[in-house]
Amino acid sequence: MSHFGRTGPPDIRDTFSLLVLNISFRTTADDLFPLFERCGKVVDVFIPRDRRTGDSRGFAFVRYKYADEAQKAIDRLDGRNVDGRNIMVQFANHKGRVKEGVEKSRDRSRSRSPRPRHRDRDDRRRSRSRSRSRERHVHDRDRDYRRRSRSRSRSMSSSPDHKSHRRARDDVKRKSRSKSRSRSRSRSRSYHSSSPARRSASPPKSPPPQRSPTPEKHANGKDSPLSRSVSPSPKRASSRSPGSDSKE
DNA sequence: GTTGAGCGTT
Repeated sequence: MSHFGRTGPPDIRDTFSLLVLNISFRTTADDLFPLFERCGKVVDVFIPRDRRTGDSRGFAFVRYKYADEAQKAIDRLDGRNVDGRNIMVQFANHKGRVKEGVEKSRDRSRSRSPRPRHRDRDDRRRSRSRSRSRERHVHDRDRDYRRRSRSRSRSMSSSPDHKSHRRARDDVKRKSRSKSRSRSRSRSRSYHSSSPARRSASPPKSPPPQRSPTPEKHANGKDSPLSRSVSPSPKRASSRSPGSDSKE
């Protein structure tokens, strides 16, 4: 998805992609666009996101129209502090989108696993504190990825209990991300133009009464099955805090 | 609310 076209990349005929690393997780394409636009004609700015979580991975792709401009961007923006972090700008390898042909099979590495939450973070930090070598981490990380992949596949039909637990956790995370993404999208609208219109967040006026199942048909004797159809799970509605129903 | 090596999209 690009900011210039919803159907993917606009034109990769003569564009030079730059890989921007070490960017903040909160940095969006809108933040990078004006910055890179100063160095030349930016064709597209794309920030890969996680398929499941939707969060930024921490790097972006800036596509320039000309190579000299891209080189200039590298020279000028490389090491620039963006959103509190010094970004690293370098030429991208077009892995996965190369039109000339790529021989390296990085299919297994292509599907990146989501970043661990807190456990692995501490573990990685300890390792990095002692050694600056990243290659060792790559091996360890890759191994963990494959292991986790298999584990997930098995848990799908082997351990329903784990699945249930995982789903509950994921639900909580989704709710948390909903707010974050909403904010990012709002800023995306502004882009380089002044925010034209801001969608009403949540008008607290006139709460729609969702409990009005046409009382006219109540006279009919067939409302019995119909009524059950409207609320097939009376227990569920009961457990959903009847007092705070209108508040939500 | 969290993280920090890397290479991309409906």
